[in-house]
Parts: sequence; C-alpha cells; structure tokens
Amino acid sequence: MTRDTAPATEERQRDADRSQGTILAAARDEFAEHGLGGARMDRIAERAGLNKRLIYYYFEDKEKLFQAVLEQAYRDIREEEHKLRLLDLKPADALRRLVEFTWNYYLAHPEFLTLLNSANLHRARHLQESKRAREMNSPLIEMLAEILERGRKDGSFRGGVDPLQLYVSIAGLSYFYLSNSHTLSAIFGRDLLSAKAKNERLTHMCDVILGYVLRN
Amino acid sequence: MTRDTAPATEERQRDADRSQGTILAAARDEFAEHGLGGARMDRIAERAGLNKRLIYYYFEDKEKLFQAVLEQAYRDIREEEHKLRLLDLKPADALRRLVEFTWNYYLAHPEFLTLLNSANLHRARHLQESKRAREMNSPLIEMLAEILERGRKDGSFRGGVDPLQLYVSIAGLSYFYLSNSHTLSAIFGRDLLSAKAKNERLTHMCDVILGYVLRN
Amino acid sequence: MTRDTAPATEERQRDADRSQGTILAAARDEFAEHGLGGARMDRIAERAGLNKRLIYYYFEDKEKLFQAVLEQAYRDIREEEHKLRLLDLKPADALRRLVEFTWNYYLAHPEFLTLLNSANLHRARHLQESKRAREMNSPLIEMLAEILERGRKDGSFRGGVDPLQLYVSIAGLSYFYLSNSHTLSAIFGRDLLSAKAKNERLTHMCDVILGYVLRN
Amino acid sequence: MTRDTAPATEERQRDADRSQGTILAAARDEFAEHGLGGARMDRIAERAGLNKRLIYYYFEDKEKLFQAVLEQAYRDIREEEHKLRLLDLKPADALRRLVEFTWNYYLAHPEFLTLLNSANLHRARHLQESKRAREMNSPLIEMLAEILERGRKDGSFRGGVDPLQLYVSIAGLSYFYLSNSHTLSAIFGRDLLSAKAKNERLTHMCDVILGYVLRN
DNA sequence: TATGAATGAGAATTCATTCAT
DNA sequence: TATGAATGAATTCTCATTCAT
Repeated sequence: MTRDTAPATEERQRDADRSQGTILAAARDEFAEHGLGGARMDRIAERAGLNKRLIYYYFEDKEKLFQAVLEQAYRDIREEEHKLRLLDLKPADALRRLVEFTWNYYLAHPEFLTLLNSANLHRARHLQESKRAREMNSPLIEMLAEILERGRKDGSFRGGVDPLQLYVSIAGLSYFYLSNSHTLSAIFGRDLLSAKAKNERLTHMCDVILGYVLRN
Repeated sequence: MTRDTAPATEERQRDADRSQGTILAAARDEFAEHGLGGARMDRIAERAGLNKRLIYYYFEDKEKLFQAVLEQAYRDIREEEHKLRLLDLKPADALRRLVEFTWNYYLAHPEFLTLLNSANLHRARHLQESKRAREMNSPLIEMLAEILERGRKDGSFRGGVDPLQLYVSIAGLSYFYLSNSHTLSAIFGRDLLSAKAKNERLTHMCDVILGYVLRN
Repeated sequence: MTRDTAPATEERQRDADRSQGTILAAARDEFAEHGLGGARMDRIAERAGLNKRLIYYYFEDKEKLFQAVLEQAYRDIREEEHKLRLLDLKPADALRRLVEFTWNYYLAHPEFLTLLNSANLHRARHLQESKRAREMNSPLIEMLAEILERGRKDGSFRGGVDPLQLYVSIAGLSYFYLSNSHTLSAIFGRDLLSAKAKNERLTHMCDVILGYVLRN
Repeated sequence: MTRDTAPATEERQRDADRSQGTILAAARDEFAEHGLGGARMDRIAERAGLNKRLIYYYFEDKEKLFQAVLEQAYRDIREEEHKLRLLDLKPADALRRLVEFTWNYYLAHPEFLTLLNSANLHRARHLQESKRAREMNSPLIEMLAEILERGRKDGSFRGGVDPLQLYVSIAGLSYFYLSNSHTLSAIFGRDLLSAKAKNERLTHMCDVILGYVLRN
C-alpha cells in the first residue's frame, strides 16, 4: 500500500518515537555486549536498521546515548519491582520472593548486569549527570523496611537489620554469581549455568538470606 | 654509584624482567581504570615510562597483554589467600576471618574488581585461552570444605553447605557493594565508602554468613 | 556557475562514483610506482585529494583496493583489445598489428607492467579472490586462433601453432624488454628507450613472430 | 665437543664468511618472496637463525642488503652461463641449448625472476649504485654474436640479427611465461606449470627462436 | 524525519634501526 | 663475532562525529 498523502503530524511523531525506541534497544544490546568503550556507533545504527546520523539527531552523542540506555534500564527494572506485591505475603515468604525475583530478573536481563558494570567503571558519572537519578531509587528499600519491621514484630525476624544492607546483599548474591559466571566456570571447571546449578544457587541464596534474618 | 663495568647477562635479564613487570603494572592500572576497550596502549607506555614498542615486543598485542594482567591479578590474590592460616582458627572465627580478608583485599585492590568485570564482559575469553586457568582455582575452596566439615562435626555449623556456593556468596557480598558503590551512592544519596559505612558493611556481612552457617 | 539548488540523489551518486574513480586512479599510480608493499595509503589519499578514511569507506583495506586496481587495469586493456579489428586484416598483417599494439600499449601504460609484477609476486592471490577473473580472459586468444587458422588455410602460416603460446610469446617479447629496461640498460650500458632503440625492438619482434609463423 | 681454546683468527674469519652467506641466502629468499618493500628484516634474521643486529653489522642497511643479494644473484647466473660450452655445438644446436638453459635456470631459480622484478620496480637503482654492474654483463652476448656469425657464414642463419635483441627475446619468452604463470593460470583456467605444459612451452620457444633465425 | 558522503583525530601495530654490552 | 633490549617514526586502520541535502 503506497502512501498517497503526507503523514499527519501525529503519525510522524509516532514514527519518531518508534525510531528512538529502536535505537535505544539497539544501543542497549551493543553496550551490554561490548561495554561503553567497546561499543560502536556504526554497529548500533546497523542493529537498529537506521542511519547513524539519526542517532546523533536524537541522542546528541555516545555518552548521552549511554546515559539514556542506563536510565531506561533502571526504569525497566523499577517497573517490575513495582509490580511485586511483597506486602501481601508473610515476611519470610516475602523475602524468599524477593530473592527469587532478583535472581530471575538478572537471568532474564543479563544486559542489566553489564550495563551496571559499565556504569560503575565510569564511576557512575552518567547517573550523576542524570536529573532522574533519584527516581531510580528502588521502591524495594521501603518495602523491605516494612517487611523487616513486620517480621521483627511477629517475633520471627531478628532486629537491627538495615534494609539497604539487606537489599545490597540480596542483589550481590545473584549478581556476582551471574556476572562472573564465565570466569567462575572457567576456573572451577564446572558449568554454573546448567538448570541444576541454577536451582542449587537459588536454594542456597534463600537459605543464606533467611538463615540470617530468621530468629533461630 | 656509577657503573664501571658492563652488566652481566644475568643483570640484563633482570632488566628485561623489570621492564615486563613495569609494563604489567602500568597495564593493570590502565585496564582497571578504563576497561579493555577504553584502555590505551599509549597511556600504558607512558605510565610505564617505557617505549610503546616494547609492550608489543614482550606481550604481542593488547589482548595478550590483558590476559597477562589478568593472570597476574589472579596470582596475586591467590598468593594472599595461601597465606591465610584459617585452619588454625575455630570454624566460626575462620569464616569471619575469610569474610574480612575478602573485604579488605577488594578494598585494597579495587583494580581486581574492574579487571574481573572486564574479563567477564568478554566472556572470560582471556581466561579460556590461558593455559594457567586451572592454576587460578582458589585454594580457599578446599580450606572452606575443611572448615565447614569441622564446624559440622563439632555441632556448631549446619550441614549440607556447598563450599563453592559459600565462597561465591562471601565474595559476592563484598563485590557488589564495592563494585557498584558509585551507582549505589548516587541512587541512595548516601556515601557508602565512609569509614562508618564500611564498618557497618563488614559487620553485616559477617552476620549474614554466620547467621546462615551457625546451627542456631 | 554557482549551485543554487540542492544536488539531486542522482547527482550525489555521481559524486560517489567520481570519488571512487579518483581513488582508483591514484591507487593505480601509487601501486605501479611502489608495488603493493611499498605503496602508502597516505600517499594514495593525497594523490586523490581525498580523505584517507574515504578509501577505507569504499574499498575496505589495502588488499581489496589493490584488487580493485588490478581488475580495473584488466578491464582497461581488454577494452582496447576489443577495439582491435584484426580479422579485417590479412593474417600476417594482423599478427604484425598485434605485436605493435601490445608494444604500444605497454609503452603507453607502464603501470600495467608493474601492477602485473606485483600481482604475480603475490601469486595472483588478488585475482583468485576476484569473482571477475574469468572476465579478464583476453578476447585476443580466440581472435588469434582464427587468424592462425586463416593463415594456415591460405598456405602462408605453418600449422600446429597454439594460440595461447603465441599470445604469451608476443606479450613476453615486449614485456621483458620494457619491464626490465632499467636493469638491461644498466648492464649493457646502452639506452634501450631511445626512439631508435624502440624502433629496432619493434622490428625485431615482428621479425621473430613472423619468422616463426610464416611457412618459409 | 666443547671448545677449550680460543678460535684462531682464520677460523673466526671462516665463521664470519659463513654468517654472511647464511644472511645472504635468507635475504634472497625473503626478498624473492615479498619484494623489497614487503621484506622484513626480522624475518630475514629468523630465516638465517642469526641476530638481526648482525645483518646491520655486515650489510649496513636493508637497501645495501638488497643490493648485495642482487649482485649475488647475477654472479650465480653468470657463473652458470660461463659453464655453457655453446661454441662446441653447431649453431642451431647452440641456440636450442641456450633456450633450454634459460628456461631451466628460471625454473630452478624462481627467486631470480622476482628479484629482477623488484630491481626494476626501483628502476635498477641498486645496480646503478653497484660498482660491479658491468661485471654483470652476460658473457652470452659475445657467445651469441659468434654463434650467429658462424650460422650466417655456413648459410643456415639469416643475417642482420642483433645478438642483444635475440638474447632479450630468448629471456623474455621464458620470463613472461614463468613470472606471470599465476596470473595466466588464473585467467586462462589452465595449469601452466604441469609437466606437459612445460614441455610444450619449451618446444614452442625453440620453434620460435629457430623459426626466426634459420634461413628457411 | 531520514540518509549517504565525508572527515580529523586517534589508536593499534609495524618496522628499520640503534644501544649497550 | 654476536646478541637481547630498546626506540622513534611511520603505517594501516578505526571511530565518533559532521556535512549537505
């Protein structure tokens, strides 16, 4: 069907939005795969199936593009976190659920890990320059505080647990295992990403977190 | 003291070794700071105070140099690990000591974290190509197995703990916190590297590990 | 005439073609003068008056550029060969004409000789990788077969002459003399490129070829 | 057997000569394979199994080394030419013998062809700088003159043949075929270096030369 | 909005050559 | 005579970015 009239403004806006989304996704994959330093604008354009010039048109330069990708990655995970209804669960179950969610999210979004690595390699410069950094604060910290408080009150949890520390620990247990799985697999000569290995890891992490938090 | 005779062969060999060591150290810093993709051979030469050509003379190319740096980094940490006499301590103390050691090593060697990140970004390709990958296997796994066994026998530890999982968890707790400290600080608006914060983290991690492993 | 409207797509295409042609010509001269190994991409860009990067944009790398130059050189000579209407001449005259054409073409296109030399130094690797190698087959071989057949039939030529052998011999007589004229001049202390010397050579070559092919 | 006394002066001279010869042979092969521009001093040292520095010690630089290689190549072929006792043969046989010798020499010494090509690419600059250029004059020219004269006198050869032109033609017939065999094979899709093809070529060349020179 | 052509600065790597015994 | 270490100047090639429609 050939177009016989000029596209309406609204339609052109839709095209533009779509192009930006396409670029963002392509850039995310490229940055995830090669890091900020190793990513190539050419390849991003190619992945997106769009002209390189257009990337500059929408995102100004490579750094800004990376920043946009990072912000998007945070928006995505935060959105998923928001969907978690942890407060509907009993405290211990809520923690198990959180460990599981974190693990599964990282598994499903390996690019999130490498993007985070890249961001930190650059000392989070891109976040600091982002006006939205604060929006990236996880809603989970507050949820976690509430869960811990409930658990303490019902006598099942120990007291004095810092939700931020716990959040970092939960993330760290999944993160290190997955982010370094290649290195670890090479060194230990053991496939850490087999279904069995993954199950074992999840069980272990739940045990660690609950072992720590449960009163006895 | 000015030299009045020609250096012996042995001495020139020492010069060569020294040059290689200098290059390796310079490369380690550069790779740690900028990642593999962002590192510049020019800067490495400059940091080393040696001619760029010499790097190629000894290390062939950037990839091989990175591999050499990685191997050296592993040798360094393994050497420190070897010095730990964990078996001289009571099981619980041994675990505390290990958490502490890991934390302090990462603090003292931040380059180790970024090198590890870079290595994994490249899917541990450099390790796989290294003949020495297996030598990088941590002696700690076996030590840890022994400690867990002793603790189980004396009734203080729970049973069924996989030493490798535990090793990964101990590393992960420190690693994530330190590797992502910039991002986390930016998002949470809290300085995670103050003396106080670091103390709190160490305490927390010991609590987590021992909470998990101790019988009650 | 200053341009007052934007160039059409078609016109920009012509610009691209023109740039490629300019590069090709510059490269041909550089390769002819210095050989493949001695040619410098910088100099080619300079000769072409175009940015070095553009060479890579269009031709990928030095090797591919050389291949393109070689293909062009063959296209050029084949085009001239096609214009020869040898079959309109009597057999003996046709052979004389061919010897003369070969000689004059090499004289007018000394770069063809050195390009051929370079190609052979590299064992014709560039031709083998060219999909168009077969298109470079000279139309002269068939023409020559026809001429020899006619001469044999009219009783003036001997029989059993392989047109390919004869083609190679005709080329070789000119080629060696011109390609090695510097060496030969140096050794024999005689200027082989004076007008007189060139005339003598052409006469000699015609004598050799016709002496061979004519019945008595 | 370990040496227990210092080598005599004479013996050291022998070592030195041997080293120079080894270098020269290695350089000849390298230059023949890659041309002057493509040859690598490193590879020459490696081929020779000697330290690169030694090459400079004996030959000053790459250009001078190439010149030495070239001179040696000429010395070698001239030496073989000297062994030819053409004047012991009947004129026609002598010419056949010469065609055959040239062909076989080129076949046995393919490096001679590429060295000649390289020398000419550089406009014989290396020969002109050589004091021995004149010594490289082939003894064959005079022999050829004598043969032609004898043939003319006994009525078998035509008169007025320039020995230098004939020499160049004889060389050219072999040279072009062999020097460009890769290109020709690629273009004509015919293996020019099979035993059969080589026999045919030799027969053809003898026919051409004798067909030209014989009275009828 | 979209694009092919073009570029300057820079990056990895190479190379002939010299140093210091 | 012989050698391993070291170097400065290229050289090929890459990259983010801009031009001109």
